[in-house]
Amino acid sequence: MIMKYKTVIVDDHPIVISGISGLLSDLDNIEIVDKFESGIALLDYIEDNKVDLILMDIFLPVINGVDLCKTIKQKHPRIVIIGMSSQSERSLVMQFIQNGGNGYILKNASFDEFKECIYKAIEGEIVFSEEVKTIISQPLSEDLERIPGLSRRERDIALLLSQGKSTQEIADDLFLSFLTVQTHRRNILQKYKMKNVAELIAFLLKNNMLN
Amino acid sequence: MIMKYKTVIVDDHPIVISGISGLLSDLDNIEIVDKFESGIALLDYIEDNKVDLILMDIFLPVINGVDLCKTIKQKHPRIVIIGMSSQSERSLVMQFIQNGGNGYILKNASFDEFKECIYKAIEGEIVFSEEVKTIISQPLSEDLERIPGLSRRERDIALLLSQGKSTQEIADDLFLSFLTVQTHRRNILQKYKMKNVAELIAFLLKNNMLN
DNA sequence: TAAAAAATACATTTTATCAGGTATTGTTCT
DNA sequence: AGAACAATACCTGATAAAATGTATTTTTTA
Repeated sequence: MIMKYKTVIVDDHPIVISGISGLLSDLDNIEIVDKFESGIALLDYIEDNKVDLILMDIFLPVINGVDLCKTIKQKHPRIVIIGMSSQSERSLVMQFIQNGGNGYILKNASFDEFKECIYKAIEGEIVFSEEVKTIISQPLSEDLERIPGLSRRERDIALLLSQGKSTQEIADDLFLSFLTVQTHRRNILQKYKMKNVAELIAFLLKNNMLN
Repeated sequence: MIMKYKTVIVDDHPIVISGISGLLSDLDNIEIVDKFESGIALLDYIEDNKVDLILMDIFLPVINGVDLCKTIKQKHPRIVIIGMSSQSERSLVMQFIQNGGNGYILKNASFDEFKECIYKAIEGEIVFSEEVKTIISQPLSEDLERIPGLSRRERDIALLLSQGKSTQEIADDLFLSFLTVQTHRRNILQKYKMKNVAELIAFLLKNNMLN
């Protein structure tokens, strides 16, 4: 009897689950043991069942794929995890891999790409579909990248600023001194070389750095 | 012999195409005649072939689904077109329907939802999956809708505000008095009941009212 | 465990914004 | 022709933000 890789699919789109199932049914050493629409359900499942390979969407409700991957890998480092998404950013892919992910595939990949990636991943390689490769190799050249990123506290404050809160209101909301919030505001403005909060909020929203 | 609805799927994700194919194969009066990964290929196809139903992704390369729908409906108003996407905004759905779309389904819809929507659409109804319904029904109930819209001058000023310009700088840029700009600022803030420019910019950007 | 980064806090001066009220001159639509 | 809206402009007082300089504690990471 041949050992088959026990495989689980996690995606909140039923059609995608069905599509991947169809695809994987062609591969004779892969056995789909279950499908989930959320990460929580998956976490429960892997505590009680043997799983070798997980194909997961990155944009999931409740827990996102990047965090989910980290959580799983901490307890079950041997499980091979491949991330998937429709569109992707460089930083997201890198974060996923840093959290132990074994590969990343864009959903517009061809069936052959999918199959090849899955095969290589279970053989121990870190795999990327074609478009992901171009994404992660390109944008380092432009200086558009290398945006420092807000700290958690800074993000909290930026978010409240975007809601029209004043320094005092933010201080009250976060139980901080007025002066502390003032310092954070200044640091954020300086970090991105913004003239005022209006420009800052526009910048953060355009770069999806808020929420 | 039973007449089957000649159906075409357009999606740039092979897995999704496969998933929908699987789903539709359960429906015995639907016949999938072809699948495309771009709108251009579809436009060529429908010139030479009979098509009754099209299921199309809204986010497609080259031509987006909303425009594609419009183009098709102008020449072939009888073809039933259902739009699909992973996430959605109210305005996008409304635009699709205004362009002649016969329905809109979110990809996280269940199989049953999919089937029901397709059946109802070919019977002439305008159909939405559950989550789409909540999206399009929510903001109308609140007074969030009925957004007055900026005048040209107000938009000019809002745009410059989002670029971090001060009242004086804007006045200089537009050859206006400082006091005029001040009045416009106030009017804009009052119109949307915003506390300050930061909140205003966040609001305008989230509602695509700038640019 | 040492260094770096983040979070906290204080004080002051200058400048800008916000909120209030008012008013004239164009446009645009009915 | 008249109403409604848009754009222009002025004044002022209260408040808030921005710029500058400094410093301690906590947390994270190399």
